[in-house]
This record gives sequence, C-alpha cells and structure tokens, in this order.
Amino acid sequence: MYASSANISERQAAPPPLAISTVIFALRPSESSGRPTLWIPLVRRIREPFLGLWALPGGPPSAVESLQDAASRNLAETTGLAPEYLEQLYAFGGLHRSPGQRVVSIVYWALVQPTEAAMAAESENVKWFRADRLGDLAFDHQHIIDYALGRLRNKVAYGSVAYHLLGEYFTLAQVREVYEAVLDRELDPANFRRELKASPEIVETDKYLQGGKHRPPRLYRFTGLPGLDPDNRSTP
Amino acid sequence: MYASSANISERQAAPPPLAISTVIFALRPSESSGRPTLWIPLVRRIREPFLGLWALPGGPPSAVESLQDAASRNLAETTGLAPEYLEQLYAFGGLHRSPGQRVVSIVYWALVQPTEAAMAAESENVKWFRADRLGDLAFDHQHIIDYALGRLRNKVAYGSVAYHLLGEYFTLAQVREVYEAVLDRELDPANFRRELKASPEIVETDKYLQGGKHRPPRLYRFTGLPGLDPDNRSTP
DNA sequence: GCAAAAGTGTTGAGCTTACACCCATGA
DNA sequence: TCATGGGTGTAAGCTCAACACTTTTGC
Repeated sequence: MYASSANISERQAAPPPLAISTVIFALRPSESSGRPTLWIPLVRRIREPFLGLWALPGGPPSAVESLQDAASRNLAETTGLAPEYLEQLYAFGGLHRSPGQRVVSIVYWALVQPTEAAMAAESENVKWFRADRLGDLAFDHQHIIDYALGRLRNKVAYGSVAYHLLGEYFTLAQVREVYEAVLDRELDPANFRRELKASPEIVETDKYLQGGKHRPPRLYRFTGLPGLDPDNRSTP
Repeated sequence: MYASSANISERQAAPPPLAISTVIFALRPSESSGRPTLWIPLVRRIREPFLGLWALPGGPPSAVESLQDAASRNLAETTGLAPEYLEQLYAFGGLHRSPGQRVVSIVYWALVQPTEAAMAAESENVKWFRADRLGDLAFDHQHIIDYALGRLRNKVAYGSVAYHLLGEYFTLAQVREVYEAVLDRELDPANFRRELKASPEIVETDKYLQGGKHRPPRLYRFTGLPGLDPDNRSTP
C-alpha cells in the first residue's frame, strides 16, 4: 500500500525517466495568401532514435527548477524565445512512445509574439514549420502537436489567449485574423468587433495604425492577466 | 541543446523522481441533509514526512505500465475501487511540495459509482471524507484537491461527466441532485429536465423507480462514450 | 382528498446572427 | 471619385430562465 504521492522509495522497479517538451506557436504570414497562419519551431534529432527527423524542443528537467521553469529554459536554449504565454499541456507516458527506453514527457505549450518569433534563432537544426504542414516527426510528436492544436483552438474559442500571439498594440481586425487562422473559419467582422468591445480586458487607445491602404484602424491593448499555474500552493 | 523529449541521457543532474496520485470522487448521502454530497477517500501516512496525516492515494509508476494504468492499479490497491471514469488532472512539480526530496506527481482524478463506493475497503488507514470538510492534509494535497474540484465543476457544467457518479439507471432528478451537489446551487427542475432530454446521449427506458413517496419517476440510461485518453497515438 | 414530486406548457428577456449601411482613407 | 476595409445600426430568430400548470403516486 502506497500512502503518498511524494515518497517513491517504497517500490523496487526504477520509475521511468522524465522529460519536458514544448509546443510553441507563433503567427507568421502565409507565403501564399499573406494572411497570418500558425507556425511551430522544431529541432532536428542529432542522434538515434529518429536521427535526422524533426522533433519538439525538449530535454530533462534539472533538479533545482520547477517544471514550468524547465520548459522556459529549454525553450530559450533551443530557439532563443521568451514566450508570452506558457501552460502545461499534458503528461504523456505511454509505454511505446519511444523505441528503446520508455520516457514520460510532461509537455507544455507556448505562444510567442510576432516580434519575438521574427528574431528567433533559426539554424541548420532549428527550423519553423507551418503547423498544418509538418513532415514526418520523431516519436509521438505529431500526435502531441495535434492535441496542442485542439487545446489552442478550445482556449481561443472561449478564453483570452489570442492576444498573446499579437504584439502590445493591435487592431480588432488583427484579432479576428488570429481567430480565423486558429479556428479555420471566417467570422463576421461586425459582430466580432462588437464582442471584443464588450470585453473589459480590451481597452481602446488613441493610436491608429498608419500605413495601410485604407482608413486607419484604431489600436487596442489587452489588459487581462496571464492566468496562473496551478502548481503553486498558497501555503508554503 | 536538447533535441528530444525522449532522450534524457544528455544532461548531468538526476531528474526528480516521479509519482502517481489520484483524487477519487464519489457520492454519498450527507449525514445531516441526506442529500448526495461529494466524498473522497484518503490514506493515512505511515511514515515521515507528514506521518499520521491523511493524503491522496498514490505511489510510483512501474516501468511496465502506462500512467493511467498506474493510477488504476494504485486505486485498486489502496481502496479496492474500479473507477467508472479516470482522467489526468495535472502534473505537479514545484520545488517545495515535499520537505526533503523533490518529487513530481502526475495526478489523476476519478469518479466512482455509488455501488462501488459503498463496498469500498475502509480501514484504519483508509477513510472517506466529505470533500468540503477535510482536515489538515499532507504535502500540497489540499491544493491538488481544490484544483480537482474546480475541474470537476467545470466538466459537470459543460460535459457529460455527472452520469459516471451514478449507477446504470437513474432518474433525471438524481442527475439534477448531482449537479446541485457539485455546483453548489439549486437548479430549476423543469428546465433541467428539458435540457437533459434534449441530449441524445440520455435515453429513456421503460423502467420506473418504485418505492418512493410519490409518483414514480422514469429511469434513464447514459449511452455516451467515456472520452479517450490523449496519451495514445494512432500510429503505433 | 391531500401533499409532494414528476412532468408539461408558455412567455418574455436577452443574446446571437445576418446583413444593410455609413465613414475615412490611399490611389 | 472609387474601391476597400473600418466601423455602426437593426431586425429576425433562437436560447434560456422563470413560473404556472397538470399528472400520478403514497398516505
């Protein structure tokens, strides 16, 4: 009988090793249409298994950092990115995720702003891909990305997540484009703008976006809070 | 640079050990009002730290079982229960969850039917508590339970989870009582029944619940699917 | 018959949706 | 001045919440 989740010295078999991975989303204009689409940075496998294939950035957590910090560090090390939004996705621990040793991966998902994404480190072994056009990936990473996409869609549909894919100032039409890219369907501009203006987290500024072809749209800011990591108890 | 979530041999420090815990919910009639309320089984700590305090059932996963199977086994070993519903809750991995060694806990949450719950093993070291009246718990387990309660409330409000707390046959009023217990507010019986009858997953039977004080209500069944664990990829 | 829960009907408020329309700007 | 996206108005339709009402049982 095991009476605690925090004492593992009570069983013989070695528990499976742990790794942290992150699915990172950013917006980039599509090469064809120019409209914003979702992109994901991947890193190339430099050893077996799956040598040469693309995979999610990840690695083992160190003993002295929280899981979320591990995801952050990892993300900075591989891609140079500092995410605007970072949330735990799921812990994957199936027996056959990896040939050879079995690994438990705690996966995070992140949103980065386009300014960040633009100056992200890209190299021989780090490349960005359109989220809907990935090739063959290592391990179960395609499956993980599909799950992350589902979560993103869900969070966008309800919550206040879309703004983390945009810069500090944005037009309401830009927000709509994010929704349209993520949900993959068109939305009524008139009704969408009304809905956003009803939300108190979106505040109007007195700036306008200049340089467009037509009437310059007003810029807005998002003032909502990022949402807390549940892995923090109030009684330390 | 760490190119994979499934290869941990690339870093020096030993990763933190892993444990699985489960928050188990079942309905029992309240001693005072007789109306159904949420109860949770806990196990007593039989060693330091937190010796003597109550804690969530849990233990290390073995190397040869999936995380969900580990939660299931664990649950059977400690409480004798076979849950009707089992879903991953969150991976808790803060640095200060446990005095002494740092542990990462992947926590599941479960719903068991009242028949199961009634014949659950109870002993000196395993007891059931009202979810809203727990004493001091070991580790961050109170915090975890609060989070699980939030998830349960959310899933009940939207989804099709309430039926897993009931037996195979149930009246619509019983479903309403579950909602009322979980959400902690009263619901309009007329509107609630209409909403349920609109759902195709709830099918009418030709049985009636006899033995009540008044008009015998019709019994219904739930035909929905349990919802899949995301930790299963389709390409094996 | 009476009390109480099972079960049905109805109505108004409010929100969503579709779309007509005006506004401001670059070319 | 015209094309285009920014931005506003509005009416139909639907959903939801409140509550009056009928039905069926045990006592």
